Amino acid sequence: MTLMDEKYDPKEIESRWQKKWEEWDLFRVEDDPARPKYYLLEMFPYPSGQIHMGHVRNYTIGDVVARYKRMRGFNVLHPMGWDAFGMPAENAAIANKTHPAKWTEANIDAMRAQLKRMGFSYDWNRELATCRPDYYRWEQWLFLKMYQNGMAYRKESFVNWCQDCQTVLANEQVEAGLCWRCGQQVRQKQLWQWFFKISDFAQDLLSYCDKLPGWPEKVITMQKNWIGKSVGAQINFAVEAHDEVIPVFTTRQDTVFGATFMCLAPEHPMVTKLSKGCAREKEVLQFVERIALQDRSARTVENYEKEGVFIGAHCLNPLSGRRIPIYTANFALMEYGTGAVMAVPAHDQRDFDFARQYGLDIVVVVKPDDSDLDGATMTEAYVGEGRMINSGQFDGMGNREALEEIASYLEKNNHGKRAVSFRLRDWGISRQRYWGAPIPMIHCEDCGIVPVPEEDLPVVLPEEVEMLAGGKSPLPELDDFVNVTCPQCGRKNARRETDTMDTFVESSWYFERYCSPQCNTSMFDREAVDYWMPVDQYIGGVEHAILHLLYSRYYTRVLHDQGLVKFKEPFTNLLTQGMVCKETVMCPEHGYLLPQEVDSRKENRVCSKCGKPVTVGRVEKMSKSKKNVIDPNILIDKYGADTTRFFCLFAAPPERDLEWSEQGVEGGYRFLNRIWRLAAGLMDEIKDVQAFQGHPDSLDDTIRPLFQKIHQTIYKVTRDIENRFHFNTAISAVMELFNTISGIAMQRDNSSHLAVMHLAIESLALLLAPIAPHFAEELWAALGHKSSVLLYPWPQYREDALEKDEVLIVIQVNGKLRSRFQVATGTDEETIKEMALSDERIQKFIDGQRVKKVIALKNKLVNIVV
RNA sequence: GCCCGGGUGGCGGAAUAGGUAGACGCAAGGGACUUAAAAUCCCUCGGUCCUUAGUGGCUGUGCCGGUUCAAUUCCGGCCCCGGGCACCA
Repeated sequence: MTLMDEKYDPKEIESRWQKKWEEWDLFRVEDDPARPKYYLLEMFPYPSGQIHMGHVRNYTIGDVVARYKRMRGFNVLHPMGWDAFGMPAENAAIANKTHPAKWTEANIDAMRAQLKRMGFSYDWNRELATCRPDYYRWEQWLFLKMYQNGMAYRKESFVNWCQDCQTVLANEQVEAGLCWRCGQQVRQKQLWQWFFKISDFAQDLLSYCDKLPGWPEKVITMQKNWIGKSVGAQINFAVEAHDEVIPVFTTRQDTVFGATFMCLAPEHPMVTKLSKGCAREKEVLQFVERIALQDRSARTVENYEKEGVFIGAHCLNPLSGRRIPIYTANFALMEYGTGAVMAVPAHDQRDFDFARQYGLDIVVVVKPDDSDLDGATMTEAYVGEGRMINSGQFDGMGNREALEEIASYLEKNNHGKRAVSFRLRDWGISRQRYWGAPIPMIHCEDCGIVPVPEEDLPVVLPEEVEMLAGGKSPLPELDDFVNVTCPQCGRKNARRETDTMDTFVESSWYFERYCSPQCNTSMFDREAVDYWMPVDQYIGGVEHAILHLLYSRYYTRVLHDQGLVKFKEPFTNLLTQGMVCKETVMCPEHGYLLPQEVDSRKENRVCSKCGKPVTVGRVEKMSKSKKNVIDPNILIDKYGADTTRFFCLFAAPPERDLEWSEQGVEGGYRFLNRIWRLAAGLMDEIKDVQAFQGHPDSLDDTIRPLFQKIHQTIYKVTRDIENRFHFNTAISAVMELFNTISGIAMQRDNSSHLAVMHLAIESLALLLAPIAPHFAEELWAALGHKSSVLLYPWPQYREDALEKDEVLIVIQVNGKLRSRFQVATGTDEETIKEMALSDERIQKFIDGQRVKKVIALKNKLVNIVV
């Protein structure tokens, strides 16, 4: 092997090793039931054309774990692919007059090259792209299965419509009334749509939240909130003079005696039915129309004014017997509960506001212990606990108790039943877009909806299309695509479904597909999935805490119910990494500036275009629009992939946000250089010496501390990576080891010194192998090894080297540090107690005072209480 | 409003079965090398006080209390920052 160059040249080293890895096919993985598997997965990217620092961080973290686990002897599956359907491809295609497929494939090529430059250890043989028919045909296949058992269904409903994206959005994809992708206001539109019945699994998804100990608490909480289980009762209200019963859902059946009116969602079928012929029918219908078409966002903003219209009918409170008016109100939602609310103004703020506005009765039925309430004078609803009043036989009971008692009473007397309600709605998966997986359905005038026969799959997305300006899907206009013969009755003019699937469907099973990506007889090879799944460690951004992660959990249950997989939860452990942030810089004339557009040579930073002083804004998530982005390419050119990786790992623990610092990157680069120079300077002498393998006792006092430090470092780095992925502290441990190495007064003619030094450099190479892999390979090769460092087992620490010969004992007086001394490790408490009490520096603190108590801890401290 | 996180030097961050607060790095200051600069190497670096500059005193982990021989760590109350949910009956 060649000796090391004087100079650390990352560019040369990195491309050389990347070529070698490829030649060796080092990252290829095979199923091997004889070996323990480890499935490490990072969230696959959308092929936008460029990887950004968020990807770099995410994939660096994953790569460290993959390489580490591999050195620990696991058979590691570490795949990469492309979440390749979606709107940006269509927009780009329209803007650049290309085709989404071409644009996407070109981006994939560019990004694959970038990822390779980072030195990530992916098994590229398993690469997949969700936009290819060999992938989505299986999604269509499962769709047919889901249709068969009612898991996929079509219904007409009001849906979230984004005008800019020209498509509908699932509830999960609407954030504060805005489109999750483009930020445009979402409107309500009535459409026929395909849905997945995720609500069937609401309880199961919720229950299993507590069976995911490897997930961050935060994500679990968010999912629980999203599923939103409420326990209460359904109560039936008979309508006066009609043969109708309106059921309501409530969590506060204890307040049923206080229900003085009822509110129906505007979309509730009873609204038009009961108002028919009444004096205010016209007013009711106008109201319904106005509210139904209103933005959902407008309906959910704070302080939104409550309004409603009396629909001209009454119903009977089954418990109080009271005759109560029925309103339709804007705050009642058709999709929740039964779409009907029993309004108890005394104990619900919303109902209270409504009652005050329309002059409705407020009857107090729960009395707080320390005061009296009067419906006529109260200023806000009382939602706390108390004693039941005005509630017939339940008077005097605690309201918590009444909750149970009234529920039982309802069931016994046939007025209702205990019930639960979930906030989670079914997943609307129809998208009126071109660049997605076609939904394999056919509309026939005679037969209705007819599934595409299995043998006709895949329904290939036609590529010979003209993209339409404005983002409208060209599919409905494509006669070749749309016009089909009905597979059921043979009728000629059936029409193919032109909606495509939400891209979150593709990302709900790609991790199974990676197990056997070339499988062309089913979604995946059963044996391969049984071997690899579930994913042992999943890593990605917290922004998918609900969307992707909930959909994937659901889809896995669907696969489970189809008997396709043995497990219900796809991801055993989840790490949500923090964002990559940087300060924003703004020029008064040119707005936000890219980092390279800022001239920082002078005292005050100025705009490089106009020379005006810039304003430095707050540290925010890197984003193109704010221009506070660092281009990974520039970074790799300047410092190399290893330094880039190094900084991403060192600057912060993975779950926390990372603040970008150019100087921090420099620091990492300097550190690698320091190791390089030290190793290069020693290589001649240590190369042909065996790494020290003897007992530490045989070492002299000069070199033994280094030997111990090596093992302490192995111990610390192993623990930090294994237990909590805290690479920042693992790296500081390696830095400490380096500092020790460079501080040792080694004798170059002492063979045991050289042997320990060989061990030290070897350890640096091994410990850095997951973190700075090219650098480590180079060191490793210089030490005389012929194969990859990745094939060498992770170093083991010696227990007997962890203990130091001497430990520092701290002496406190009344808990304050007063002195310290060295003592042989393991010296018993009595001895150190005596040593502490006789310590001369301690004398002045205890002199003349009574020693009340002395606490001594072996190898730690003595605390003297006076 | 409700539910999660999180507040530690000039900065990023260490240290939790309670036991030396500030590891490691960055920045800053001083010095060495150099004709000079860069690079590199060495030293100092929470605040404060000292007629004893010390293995010195006091103080210090958002604020106020408590438990304890001992609290960044545990308990109670409050303040601030970040995130999620929010007319869900």
